[in-house]
Amino acid sequence: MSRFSKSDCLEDLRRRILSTELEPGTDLDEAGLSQHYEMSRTPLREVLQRLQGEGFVVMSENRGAKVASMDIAVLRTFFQTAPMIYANIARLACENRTGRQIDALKTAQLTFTKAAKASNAAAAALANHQFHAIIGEMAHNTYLVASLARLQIDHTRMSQTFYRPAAPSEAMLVLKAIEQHDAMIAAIEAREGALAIDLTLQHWDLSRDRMERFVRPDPLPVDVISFKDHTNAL
Amino acid sequence: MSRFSKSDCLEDLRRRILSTELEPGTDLDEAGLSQHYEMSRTPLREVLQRLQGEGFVVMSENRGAKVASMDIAVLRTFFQTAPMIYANIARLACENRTGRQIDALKTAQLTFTKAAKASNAAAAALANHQFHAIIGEMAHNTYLVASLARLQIDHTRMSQTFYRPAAPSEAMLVLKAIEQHDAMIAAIEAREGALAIDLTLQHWDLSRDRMERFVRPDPLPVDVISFKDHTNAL
DNA sequence: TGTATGCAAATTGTATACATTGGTGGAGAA
DNA sequence: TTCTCCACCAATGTATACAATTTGCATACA
Repeated sequence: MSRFSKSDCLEDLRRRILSTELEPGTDLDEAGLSQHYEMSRTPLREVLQRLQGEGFVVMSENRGAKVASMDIAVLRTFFQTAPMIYANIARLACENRTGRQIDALKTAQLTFTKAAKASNAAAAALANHQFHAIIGEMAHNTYLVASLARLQIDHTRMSQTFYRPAAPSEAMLVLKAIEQHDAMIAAIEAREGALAIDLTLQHWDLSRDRMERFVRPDPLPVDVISFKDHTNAL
Repeated sequence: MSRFSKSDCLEDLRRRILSTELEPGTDLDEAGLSQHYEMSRTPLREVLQRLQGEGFVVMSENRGAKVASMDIAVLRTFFQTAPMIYANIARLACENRTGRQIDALKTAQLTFTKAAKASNAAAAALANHQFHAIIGEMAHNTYLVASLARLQIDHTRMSQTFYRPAAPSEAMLVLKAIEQHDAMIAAIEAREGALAIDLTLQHWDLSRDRMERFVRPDPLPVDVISFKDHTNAL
């Protein structure tokens, strides 16, 4: 009957939220979604409950579900917390990674590289998400992964612009990110914890600079808004 | 119609899991629970989905929900991760706490003290849970709180035995924990981050010693099992 | 005795109908 | 004109019936 299974629906909604196809704060109408995924409201509601648990959506009684917002207060804590979590995850990944996981990481990196070089922003951001999620799995620490997963939601949403190079200098940054990923794979495979942390923090700095500019973009050119003859125009 | 609201049900299940009234690994039967809480299976299933998101239960397709287990692998990461998270939460709590939250913390401490001194193990463990959850709120960091919440689930379940003093020396440890709580309140109120971290780590050490003995109890007396005349009794 | 197979019971998953809540717009009074 | 109140509508919350899947047991066969 229904073309989508429940897990398909779950994955698809995750994807749409991460790619900001569903923007932060968007109202999620149960009836509409259940029609879109060709399933009844009952299983769809369960999917939403689950997404709430994962931090993708927030729900309030009698008022439905909304895509988790990204207000300024949250972003502050994001920049504050991310390096610590990412670094610790990297260290643990070195200790606990399995050979199979290394293979999965290399596959994810391949997917990421292709999407990034093709300037397919949404695909690149999702592949990057997947790459770091695998490192999270390697860490094998449910407690930290709970933090990581939430950080990644916001990280991936903010980095959407990263992979739409507006200038050649920005395209270079993407290439640098690819190189850093390769170095991280090597460090994790060799179980070199200190190196992995170092690379992770470098990778974070690259990403942070880009995101901070997204959050706090360059101000508009001053001379455009300073019409001396229109002081009352506000 | 139903005596329990959905949020009552959610809270009660949380409580029963934290107090190990529902032991780790217990199968949660939907029909039984919906009858117990006098609501239909639909809202009950949503409650379970939510508890899964919070890490209280695990669900698998067509096989229902189970109370999250506490196997040896998880415990290892628990002891590995907890101090870092608790310490960082304490530091952030100093920075971000509000006056209202300090009041709430003092109230929680009062409840905890009463329960602990009355040797009401389940109530004491839950009150302690509440105390540290409030410090988590103070930290005002969704990412770390996600970790904290999961740590607390296992912490509270393991500390059930802590508040059942088997010997006078153990009763003293409970009194020490109460004192540490008071000191932590003062440090957070005074926004003394370094002190708060220090106290938190001391508090952790106290708790850890007790829990490690729970996880790895003293071996049984040797002479009870060494019947020299019954070597084939196994 | 051990293993395979098929049926039956129990349990989970889904659809739909109905109840309840929150918002909105229009009518009436100040 | 503006404020208040009420009725209606749209959307969420719940109950129940039914479908699908799993599990346990019994039976047959090697």
